[in-house]
Amino acid sequence: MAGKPSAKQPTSAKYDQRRQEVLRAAARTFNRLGFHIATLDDVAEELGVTKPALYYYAKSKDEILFDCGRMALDAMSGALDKSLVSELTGRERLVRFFRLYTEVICEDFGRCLVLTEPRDHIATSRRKSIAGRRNLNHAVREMIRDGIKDGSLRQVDDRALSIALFDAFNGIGRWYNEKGASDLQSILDQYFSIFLKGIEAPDTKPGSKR
Amino acid sequence: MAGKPSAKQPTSAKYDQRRQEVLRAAARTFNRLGFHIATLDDVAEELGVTKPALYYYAKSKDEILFDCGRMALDAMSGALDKSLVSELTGRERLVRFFRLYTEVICEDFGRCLVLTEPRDHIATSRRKSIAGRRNLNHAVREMIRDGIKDGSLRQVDDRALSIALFDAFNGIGRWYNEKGASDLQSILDQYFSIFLKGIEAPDTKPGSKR
DNA sequence: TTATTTTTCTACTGTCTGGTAAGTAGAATA
DNA sequence: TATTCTACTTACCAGACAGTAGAAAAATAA
Repeated sequence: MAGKPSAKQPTSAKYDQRRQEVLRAAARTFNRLGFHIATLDDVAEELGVTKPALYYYAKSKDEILFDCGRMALDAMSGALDKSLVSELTGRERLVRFFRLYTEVICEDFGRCLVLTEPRDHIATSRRKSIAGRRNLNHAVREMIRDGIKDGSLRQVDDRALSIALFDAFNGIGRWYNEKGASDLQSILDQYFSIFLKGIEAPDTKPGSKR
Repeated sequence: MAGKPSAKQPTSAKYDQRRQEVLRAAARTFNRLGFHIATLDDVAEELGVTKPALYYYAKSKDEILFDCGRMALDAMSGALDKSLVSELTGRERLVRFFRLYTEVICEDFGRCLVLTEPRDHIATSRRKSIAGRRNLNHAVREMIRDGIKDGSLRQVDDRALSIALFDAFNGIGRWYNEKGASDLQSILDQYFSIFLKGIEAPDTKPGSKR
């Protein structure tokens, strides 16, 4: 009977740690191959064990995906907490958040969340995943409205801006490769330059078609 | 022997038209359920036939996905052609392109391309898909460089900007729903306002923390 | 050392799904 | 009317893969 704990049982620290390794191996495999293409044999191989060993730490492929997503959402929540510093302007909070957020989505679990669609999750997992993302979205929209109020941001639609920001920065998680040429911080600098200052030439007079 | 044409045979106009219907039904089904989750039975049901009927018009699920992607890339190429008007500034060309591009990715085939990762395609299809996207990316980067030269855009990194734009506008294809509240044109206006003018308050003096 | 528990393995099953074989109703053609 | 082609259908197969049963190692405790 004492076969599979999976979030019950004494769950020793050692067991929990091993479970983390399982989840991380799964996230990496899902990210490399895609969730639906990756098999649990692939995941097991990544970890150097055989498939049934995984079932000692999780009770289904869906549960594994769910827990990877939960790890990511937790990290994102952490990023949000670190950004909600009342001394900062809305704009500064926004910038700080997306810096931390992008670091999250460039790691195994964050990338896993970004690379899976809500429809890849089973119903209950999907709801939590969507709820988590919506929380972040609302928090960001509030930062934006605060920024408009405190004068650090110009008048913009907070809904459109929030989505545009998330989509643009999520994109980084899809293509960014740590072994690539450019480092993450300079990419972020360029993105913030684009979003904050815009791309239109500043000396362009309204109506001048040149 | 004369069973399955599939890009050979006399291919009457009637056959071609029916094939388009098959592809469109497939694209809609893939978009609704996700490519890997959607079965060919789902596609057949969407069209009101049985699965083997699909094999009269295509020889594999992968081929169907590939042709959906090809339809999308053709439409995107068309959008590019319509944007390369030499009388316009680089900035105007860029805006025009992404207006047309977004319309493409909000339709069945375009959305299908955006919602599938390169890894979902088989090798040969993947190469063409990647090549097609790279062409667009290079064309957009050239527009950006032209815009900088002609003074309609400020100095920005064309590589970063191109990716940020594609990621942000691709995102629209993921969440935009024709039956939703906001219409596409006003969303586009907000996006261009964000990207062109930026979101930083204009009167902010350098260093002023308020 | 022996007993017990934890962790992983070998061998297997059930189901799902892409794809095929073979046949058929109806339209077109001779 | 007889024949052939078009556009499907029903019935099926083979392979892949999530998940399971139970044995076997490892590790830990007694």
